[in-house]
Amino acid sequence: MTSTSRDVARAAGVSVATVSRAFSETGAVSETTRRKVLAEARRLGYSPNPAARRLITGRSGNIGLIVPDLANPFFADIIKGVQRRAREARQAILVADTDEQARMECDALRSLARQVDGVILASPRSAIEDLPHDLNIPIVLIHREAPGWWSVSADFAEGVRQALVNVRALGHEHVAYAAGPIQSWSGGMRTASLRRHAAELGVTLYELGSVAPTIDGGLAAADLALATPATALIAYNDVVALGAMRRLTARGVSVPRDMSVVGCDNTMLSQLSVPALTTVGVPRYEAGEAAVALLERSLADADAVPVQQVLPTSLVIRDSTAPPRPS
Amino acid sequence: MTSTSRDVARAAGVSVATVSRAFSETGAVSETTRRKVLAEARRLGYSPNPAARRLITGRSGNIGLIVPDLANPFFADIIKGVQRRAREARQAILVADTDEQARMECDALRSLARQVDGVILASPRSAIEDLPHDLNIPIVLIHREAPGWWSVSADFAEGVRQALVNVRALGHEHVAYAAGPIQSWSGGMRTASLRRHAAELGVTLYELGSVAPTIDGGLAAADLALATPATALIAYNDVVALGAMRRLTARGVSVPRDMSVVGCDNTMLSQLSVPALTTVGVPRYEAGEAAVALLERSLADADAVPVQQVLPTSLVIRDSTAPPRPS
DNA sequence: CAACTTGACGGAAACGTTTACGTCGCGCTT
DNA sequence: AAGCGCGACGTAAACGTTTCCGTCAAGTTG
Repeated sequence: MTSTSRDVARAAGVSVATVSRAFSETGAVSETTRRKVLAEARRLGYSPNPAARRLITGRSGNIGLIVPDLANPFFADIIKGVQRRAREARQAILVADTDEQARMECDALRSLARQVDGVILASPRSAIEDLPHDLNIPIVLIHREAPGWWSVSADFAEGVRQALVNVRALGHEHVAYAAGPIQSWSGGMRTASLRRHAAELGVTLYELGSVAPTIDGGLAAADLALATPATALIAYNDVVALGAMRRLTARGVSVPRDMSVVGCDNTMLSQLSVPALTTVGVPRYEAGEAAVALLERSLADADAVPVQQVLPTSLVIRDSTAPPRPS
Repeated sequence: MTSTSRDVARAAGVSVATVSRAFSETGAVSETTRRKVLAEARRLGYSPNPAARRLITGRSGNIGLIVPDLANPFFADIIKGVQRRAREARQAILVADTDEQARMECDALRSLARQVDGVILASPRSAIEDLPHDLNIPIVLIHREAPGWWSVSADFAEGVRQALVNVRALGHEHVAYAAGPIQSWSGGMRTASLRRHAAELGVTLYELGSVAPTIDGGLAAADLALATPATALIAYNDVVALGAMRRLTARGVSVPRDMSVVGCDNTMLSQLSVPALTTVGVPRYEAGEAAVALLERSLADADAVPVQQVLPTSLVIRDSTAPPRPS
C-alpha cells in the first residue's frame, strides 16, 4: 500500500542508502541526486517509516508528559508550552493523566519508558525516591527540585513574599494563610517563605492548616480565616482563593472591603472572578518550554550534569486586595 | 544495555519464537514454559521493544488526538475521557494542539498519520473537504458530523431546545441569542434549533449575531442584548455567558433579576461563577470515551460502515435564570 | 498397528530503515 | 605520471520482533 525507500530508490535510479541519505539532513549526497530523490518520493507519496527508523536509531522522536490532572487549567498551559517547543524540535508528545494519584505516576513512567526518548513529569505527587530510576531515559521534573534531577520550577518563595509585602504595604498586619496538600513541594516553598518573612515585615501570620486544593477547600478556608483577626487571606492557589471569596461573600463579608484575598498561579480563573483576583503570577507556558529545552540538552549529552532551572514569579495585582477597613 | 528476546530465550532454554508467543496472549505455548519464560524475562528486566513489534505488526499501539485548544476546559475533559478508555485498551495517546487554526489540523493529521493507528479529531475547525483523506488511517470526529465519517457528537439541538422551553416556562417571551464562530458545526446546530422552536413556543428570538467565543465576546453580547427587549440571553457557551454576566453586572443589570442568562457546555466555569450559571450540559468525558470505542471498532474491521453516534444533552439549572421582573 | 490429528516448539524469513565499509572516479600534489 | 585524498554512492549487515512453515512427539482413530 504505502511505498518504501526501495520503491523510491528504484524510481530514482539510486540505492536505498542514497534515499536514506537524502532524507537525513546530514547525509553526504550531491544536491542534484537529493533533489531527484525528493521529487520521486513526493510523487510516490513516500515518507520514512518511523518504526523502522526508530528500531535502528533507538530514537523514537517523541517525548512523554505526565501530569496530575489535565482538566486543571494550571497544567493545560504547561502542556501548551511543551507542545510548542516540541513541535519545533519535530517531536510528538505522549501525554498521561494520573488523576492526582502517586501510584499512577510510576505506572505511567514505566509504560512510557520504552516508547519515548525522555519524560517530563509535572508536579509529581510521588516522593522522589518512589520514582523508578532504572529505566535509563532522561526525566525532567516541573515544580519539584531534587538533587541529581533535572528540573524547572518557579520562584514561589519570592512570589508569595511579594504578596506578603504588598498586603503589608496596604496596611494589613494580620494575615491568614491556607496551605495546600502536604505532598506539594511548591506548597512547602510557599509556607516556608511566608513564615520566614512574616516576622521581619511585622505581620502576624495565622496558619489555617492544609485544605483541599478545590473550591470546597476554599469554602473551608474562608470560615477558618474569619475565626482569626486576619484582614487578609493568602490562599494556596487560585481555586482555593475563589472558593474562599465565594464563601466570604455568602457570609456577608465583602471582598476586598472587609477582607483582602490573594491567590496563586494566575490562572484564567483569576481574571474571570468578580472581583478579579490578585494573585502570584507563575510562568507555566515558559516552564513547559524550558522543560523540553532541558530534555533536549540531556538527550544530546547523556552524562551532562543535571541543571535545576528556576523561573521568576511576580505578583499580579487586581481587585481582590485593598487597604483594611479602619476599625 | 536492555535485554532482548534472544537473551530471554537463551536464559529460558527456548527459542525466540517461544518468547514471543509467551508475551502475545494468543500464542500457542504450554503453561509451564510460558511461566518459565515470563519469570526469566522479569529477572532480566526484559520487555518487548515496541519499535520492533510495530515494524512487523504495523500496529503502533497509540492513537492521535487533535484539539483546537488544550487550555480550553471543554477539551480538557474530552482528553480525560479519551485517556481513560485508551488506557484500558493499552493504548497511549499522542496529543496535538492546533491553536484554533484550521491549517494546523491538516499538518497535525499528516505528521501523526504514520505514528498512530488512528486519529480522533475534536471540534475540527477545518471544512471536512479540506481534511487529507489519503492517509489510510481511521479518523473519528468529535462534535462534527459528516456523511461517510465516523463521529460522536452531542444533541445540541435538544439541549438548547430545553433551555428555550425552560426560559419560556419561567415567563420570558423575548429571548436573545449570541452565536459563536460561523465555522462551528455545533454552533450551527444550536442556531438552527432555536430558530425552529422559537415560533412554536411563542417566544421572539433576537439574534445578536456571531461573537468571539471568549470573555470579550461575552461583554459585547451583553451590550447587544441590552439593546433589545430581551429579558433572557442564551449564549454560545459558558465563557461567553460569563463575559455577558460580568458586563451586565457592571452596567447595573442584575442577573437573574433583570436578565436571565443561559450558557452552554456545563464546564467547570459555570459552577464557579456568581451567580452559578444555568447551562446546557454536554457530555465531554463520555464523548472522549465513545470516540476511542469507535476508533477501536474501525480498527478491528477496516471496512466497517462508519457510525455517527449522538450523545444526549440536558439542561442544568442553576442560579442565573429566574422569572422576568414584572414590568 | 498404521495412519492421522493435534499441540508445542524451533528455524528462518520477513518488516523498512540506518550506517559501517568498500569502491570508484576525479582533481590535486610531488 | 604515480600517488593520494576526497566526495558520492552502492552493498550488506544490523536493529528486535512476529509469523509462516516444518518437525516431532504424543495421543486418537479406524
